[in-house]
Parts: sequence; structure tokens; C-alpha cells
Amino acid sequence: MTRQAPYNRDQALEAALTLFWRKGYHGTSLKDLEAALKMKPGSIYAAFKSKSDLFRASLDQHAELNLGLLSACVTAAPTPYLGVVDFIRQLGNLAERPTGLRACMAMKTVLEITDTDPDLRAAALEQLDKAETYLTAVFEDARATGELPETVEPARLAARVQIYILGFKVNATRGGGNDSLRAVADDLADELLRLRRADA
Amino acid sequence: MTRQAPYNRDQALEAALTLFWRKGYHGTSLKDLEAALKMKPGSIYAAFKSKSDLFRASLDQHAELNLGLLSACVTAAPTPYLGVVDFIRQLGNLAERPTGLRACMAMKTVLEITDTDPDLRAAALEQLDKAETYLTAVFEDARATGELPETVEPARLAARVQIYILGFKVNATRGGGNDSLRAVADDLADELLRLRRADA
DNA sequence: GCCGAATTTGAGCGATCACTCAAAGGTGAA
DNA sequence: TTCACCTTTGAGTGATCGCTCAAATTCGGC
Repeated sequence: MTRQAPYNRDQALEAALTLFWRKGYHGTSLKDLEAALKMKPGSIYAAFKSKSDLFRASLDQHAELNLGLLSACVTAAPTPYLGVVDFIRQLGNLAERPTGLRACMAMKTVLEITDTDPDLRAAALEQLDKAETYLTAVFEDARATGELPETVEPARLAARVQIYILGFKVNATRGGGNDSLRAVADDLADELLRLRRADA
Repeated sequence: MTRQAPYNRDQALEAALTLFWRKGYHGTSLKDLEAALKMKPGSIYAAFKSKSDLFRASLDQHAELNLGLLSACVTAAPTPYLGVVDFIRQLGNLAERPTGLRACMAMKTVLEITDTDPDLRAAALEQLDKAETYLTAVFEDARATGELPETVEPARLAARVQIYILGFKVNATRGGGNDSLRAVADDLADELLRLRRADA
């Protein structure tokens, strides 16, 4: 009986991530994982301990990539605030992804898991909080430098921008094409631009 | 062996709706349903045919209630457009609900179900489309009467408002309290008010 | 009262669930 | 070549999944 080449942890985790992301926690069976990771149940459990631990690892991995995307926009733009605006505008590119991967795993998890598995829910909530904290910090800075008017409340604006992002991603999951997605992303981005001080 | 009083269809459907809404399709087992509906499996299948048919019935019921809420706001307000604004503002009341029931069933279903059960996904998509069509019609009228400027594209605005609603509901699922939810709902509502023509 | 139709019952179906572990296979040092 | 060590294997665990159906129960019509 020939033996499979030893598994590659990163590769396996990425396959698990994609599967969980698309089908959710309850919608993904170990049979699905065995096929996607090309590993037998014993190997999966030796490597990742349990289904929920593997889900958790996928969730963390996904959050890291996601926050990386945002911070990349922020550091590349002329100002951090414009970076956030650019991030919103780039949401229009989501049409490239299959519908099942347009909403982030954290929000899908928060919606899917309510009672059972409070640990998984808490982890997903923490990720959303982290993103919002990041946005709040950007807006605080923008106000301090005068890019945003003093009247703006950073945390409140962060909540609103978070809603834009989450809402956009749910909407994109419905299946819109390139043009319609880009149009609405531009609208949302332009609206944030309008919040800047006229002389900024 | 004593026999249960004959089931009440509306009551049973409501119990199923609440359960599915909170826990999702894959997260709800027939054991859960038996307990919530106080019916044995045989009765459930006699009454609702299958788990997926029962889910589908719950989904439809939920959509009807939801669209009713929106149209109630629209007909009660001075103008339909102001009714939509009021609906957005009333999203602040979501804090009253348990977190698992703050996002609507249609969006939770679209996020949960991607490949399997295309019928259920299609039904949920249809419901979101219907709501957006309704919004588009309101905005078309508002433009025709001069309440909104000619430059507004009704369908595009409807997509944006839909994003506000969906995003708000996801965000509310995270567990925010009354004050924070109301603050952001007001922000979103005020922003829609600002789109009206100055003389409206 | 009695019977036939309608409904509820719940044990139990095969399939699948998440998961385990003894055996087989590969690897590297001696 | 041998052997000790580690990883992979996959049949099989008990539990639970969605679902069925013959028996038990109730009720309206006579």
C-alpha cells in the first residue's frame, strides 16, 4: 500500500481555509476535508487535533491575510485615511472571486455560530473588533492631522465604515458582476472622501 | 400512551422559523425541531414533507414579515422616501432582539448555503432581490416627484441602501447595545436625508 | 355504541457524523 | 542490513443524522 508524501502544513491549512470559508463550519464534513487536504482522518487529527481546532486555525489565518490587505492599502496611500478610502474602492474587485468567498470568514462565522461553540464565535468577534480598532486609530490620526474635521467621532465613523464593508461583502455574495459592484464601491468611497475637510 | 393535542400549523412554523433563523440550516437538527415544535418526526414529515421544505416555508414566512415591516414604514411616513429613511433609523431598535435574530434569515442563508441546496439559496436570493426592487421603485417615485434630484440613479441607490441594511444587521449580530446601534442607524438615516433636494 | 378515516406516535432504518488506533510504511543511524 | 522511531493509513467506533411506517389513538358520522 503506497504511502502519501508527508503533508505540508501550510498547504493543508490553506485548503481547509478555502473549504471552511466557502461552506461554513457545520456545512463542512470531515469527508470534505479528507478530500481537500488529501489526508486521511488520522493524519488530520495528528496535525490539527480536531475539526474545531482546524477551523480556528483557518479563521486566524484568514484574519491575518485580511487585515494585511487593509494595512497594505493604508501604508501605500498618500495618507492613511485615503488608504481606507482606497480599500473601500477596491472592494469592487470582489467580483473576481467565486460568490462563496466574497464575504469574509469572520462575518460568516459570527452569523453562523450563535449558541454552540462559543470559542469559535468569540474568535471571530475578536477579529472584527480588531479591524474596527484599526479603523478607529486611522480616523483618530486623520482628525489629529486635520484631514478630518474635529466634529467626526472616530469610533462612530469606524462602525459606519465597518458596516459599509460588511454590507458590501454580503451584497457581493449575491453574485453581482464587475460593473455593478464597482459602481457601488465607488459610491461608498466617494462618500468617505466627502467627509474630508475642504482644504485637506 | 397519551397523544399530543393536534399540532397548530402556524405555531409550529413560527417555532421552526425561530430555530432555523438562529441556528441556520445545517446547524439545526431534526432533534432540535422535534423539541421546538413539540412534534414527533412522523408528524413533522406529514405536515412539512422534509427538513428543507420546512426551512423553505420558514424562509418565505420570514420574508413576508420583513417586507411588511419596510412597507409599513413606507406607507406611514409623509413620503415613501422618508419612510425608507425611517426604516433605516428604526434599525437602531435591533438591540432588543437576541443577537442570533438580528440579521435576517435571507442574508444568513445566502451566506451559509453556496453549493448544496441551490433551491434554498435561490429562494433567499429572490427575497433580497424583491426588497431591492421595492427600494428602487420608491426611489424612482421620489425622483419623479422631485424629492430626489434627477442625478440620482434609483437602482444604484437601492443597492447602496441595501448594503446599509445588510451591513447594519451583520454588525448588530456582533452584540452592540442600544446606544451604539442607534447612533450608527441615525448616521445612516441622516445621510439619506442629505440626498434630498434642498427645497423638498 | 361502533366503525372507518385521519392523525400522532416512536422505535428503528441506513447513511453519515466526528473521531480513534492498531497495523503498515518509510526513514535515518549504526 | 538491520532496527528503532515516526508518520500515515483506513477500517471501524459509537453517536447522531434525516427520515419511514406499522401500530396506536382520536374523532366524526351513523
